[in-house]
Amino acid sequence: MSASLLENLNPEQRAAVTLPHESALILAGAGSGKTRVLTTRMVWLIQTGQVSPLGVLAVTFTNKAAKEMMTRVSAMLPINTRGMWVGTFHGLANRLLRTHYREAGLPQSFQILDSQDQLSAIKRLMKAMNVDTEKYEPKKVQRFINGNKEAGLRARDVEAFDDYSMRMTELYEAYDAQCQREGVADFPELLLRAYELLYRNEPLRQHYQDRFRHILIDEFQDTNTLQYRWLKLFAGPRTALFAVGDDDQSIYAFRGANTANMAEFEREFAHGNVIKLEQNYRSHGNILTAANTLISQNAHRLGKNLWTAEGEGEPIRVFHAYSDQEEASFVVDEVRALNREGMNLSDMALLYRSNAQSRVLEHALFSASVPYRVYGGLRFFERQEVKHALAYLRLLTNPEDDGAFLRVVNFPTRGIGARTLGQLADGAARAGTSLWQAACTAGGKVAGFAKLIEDIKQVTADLPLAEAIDHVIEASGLADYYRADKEGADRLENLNELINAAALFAEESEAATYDAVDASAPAGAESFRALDTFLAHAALEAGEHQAGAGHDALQLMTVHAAKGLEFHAVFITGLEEGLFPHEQSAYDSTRASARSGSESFRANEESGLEEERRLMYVAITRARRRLYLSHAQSRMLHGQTRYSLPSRFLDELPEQVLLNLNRRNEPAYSSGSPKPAEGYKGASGYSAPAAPRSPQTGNDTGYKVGQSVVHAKFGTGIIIDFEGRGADARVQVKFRNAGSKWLALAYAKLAPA
DNA sequence: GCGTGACATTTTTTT
DNA sequence: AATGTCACGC
Repeated sequence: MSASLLENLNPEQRAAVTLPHESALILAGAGSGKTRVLTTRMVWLIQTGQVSPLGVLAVTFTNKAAKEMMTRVSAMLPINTRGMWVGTFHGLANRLLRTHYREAGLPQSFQILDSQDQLSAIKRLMKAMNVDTEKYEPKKVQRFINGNKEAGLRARDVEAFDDYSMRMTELYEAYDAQCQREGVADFPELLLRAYELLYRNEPLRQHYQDRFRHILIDEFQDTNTLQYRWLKLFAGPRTALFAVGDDDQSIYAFRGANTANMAEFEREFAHGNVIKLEQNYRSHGNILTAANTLISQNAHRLGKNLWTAEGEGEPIRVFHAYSDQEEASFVVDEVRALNREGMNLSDMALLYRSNAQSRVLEHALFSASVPYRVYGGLRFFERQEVKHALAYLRLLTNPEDDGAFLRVVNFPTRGIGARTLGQLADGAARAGTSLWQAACTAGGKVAGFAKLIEDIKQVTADLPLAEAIDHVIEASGLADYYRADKEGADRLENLNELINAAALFAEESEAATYDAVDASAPAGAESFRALDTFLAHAALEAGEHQAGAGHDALQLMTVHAAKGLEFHAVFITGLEEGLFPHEQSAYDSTRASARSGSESFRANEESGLEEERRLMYVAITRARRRLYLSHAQSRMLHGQTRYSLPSRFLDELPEQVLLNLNRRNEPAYSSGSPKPAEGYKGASGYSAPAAPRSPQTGNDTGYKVGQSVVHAKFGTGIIIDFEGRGADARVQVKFRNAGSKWLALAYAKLAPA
């Protein structure tokens, strides 16, 4: 049995899969079969009888990855995999907290706040506390709270050293108290609570530590401090941790991922038990060479070099555009050409650094009638109409939830305005009760609302989930509201979709109910209630972007969203200084512990740039056969034209693998000649317009906006503004390494680049 | 209580 | 360009 399981693995993969019962770190490069190794090891462990399915804990970051893992394992293992603990950190934490809600100090039907909910809860709190939101921005408060929770720190553990951080800490404390009162938990709270639960409760900890003999972690480089501690707590003396990750693909430091965890893990657990998976099965040679060369310029790496048995393949095509529009039309031409030659649109991806860049591309694609699909953006369960419906449901199951109350008390409008609510809030605060309780004793329109909710509660008590939700949507007036709105058709449809989702969910969990009541859990576990489970599901799995799947369409997404995916052809667009690497990435990367010493500032800047470089590395390694890199000299951003220099990352690639599409008649290679491209040819006839179109008009100096220049002292830069004439003429130049400067042409030593 | 217009704001994102 | 927030007036 297990022989065939291991048959198609290379020696390193096989070694990783069949490691003995010890902790190990698997450094798995892009396209090296990471998920395969992880799932095969799970199957191998179970199949060889080393562990029962219940003794395995497998953790991922996304629901998608968790599902993928389950699918693969089920395909290889004929047994029931239901009782296995495979899921996201948050999903598993939620499962733990629902099972042991009493020990965790939570109400049975505690609700989960998503980031939006959390932010409004913070705003509400700050309003009640009369905090100046100019000085303490709610978003920063949110980052402060989450940053600390992710570092495992409660408010009392935070070291506040000045007025500002002391105030922030007070807010943190008050916010947690508010959440506790209302029976809600934000995302990091799930992790921290679960952590504290096991930390403080020894019998429980013993139970889980005994149970989980093998813990497998995917994308280990993305773990934050709390998640790492969480894993350490779950791992008993007899538990083996199997961590798979790639430090070069760590692109989430900006939201708390701690890159040092990998090195730490190696020291604490793996003890030199490290296996590197360096053979790449995805990309052709030139693409890998580019990726390797680029990433080698990062200073702090664990070290790893990908190689492939495939040939070099095609050169990497570089296109220089004068404007974002020209870049877009270049992409459209190439995409259509490849498509004509037989490549599916869904095998091609358009990548960009930030979502705002998709606009121009979408416009060009739309005009050319190229079907496309944009990933990212608003998720299903985050749409306002869906959130309204969910808030009604939350209020039904957990009346203490003031956030839910406020969301729906006057939506659709019932004539309950700010004034009334202010009085209600005062009353509630005085009596020390929730808004709902205060509403129950109120008169007037508020009483009407209370009656409405009570009625809904009565009717839905014995209804199946989907019917209950249907009733809520009708009785609350949401349906009528959107029916009356001439632009409400989509929203109505989404509400219908919510009912469908609930029906589907009920169906699926019916099958799983038997397993959900965890037979091996210690006493105290209770079966979950359908509505609560559905609401948790809605919060934890915000839902894949609806519709559009199934058709052959070009894939548009940010580089972040592309992680873990692969395509035949990849276009990386907007390779400009300031955009990619993003200008804001160098600063502000540490939030909770912001110090101002110049040394750590420098370090931040450096690590910011390194993360951008890793991002570029991820982008490049998405491509199997063909890779396009493009940049535009001018770009509309936030309604203004910006001029930028080509990204430094372009300079960091080895010239011999690049093919410059703008100068196709000149030798594109400094040495050697490219192998003739195999397979797809693309829009080989493409050539750039003859002359740059500059929006700026005549001056007598020979310089114009958008032009690249070289300064004796400041280096290369691009002219972004111009004023004066003749001897008074001055230009503003944005230098790559020296910021922006106004220079008088009469004096400055400028030369065209 | 509710609609309107001025005003700012704008990386990346999962849970 | 587009979207959300907020103060203001009806």
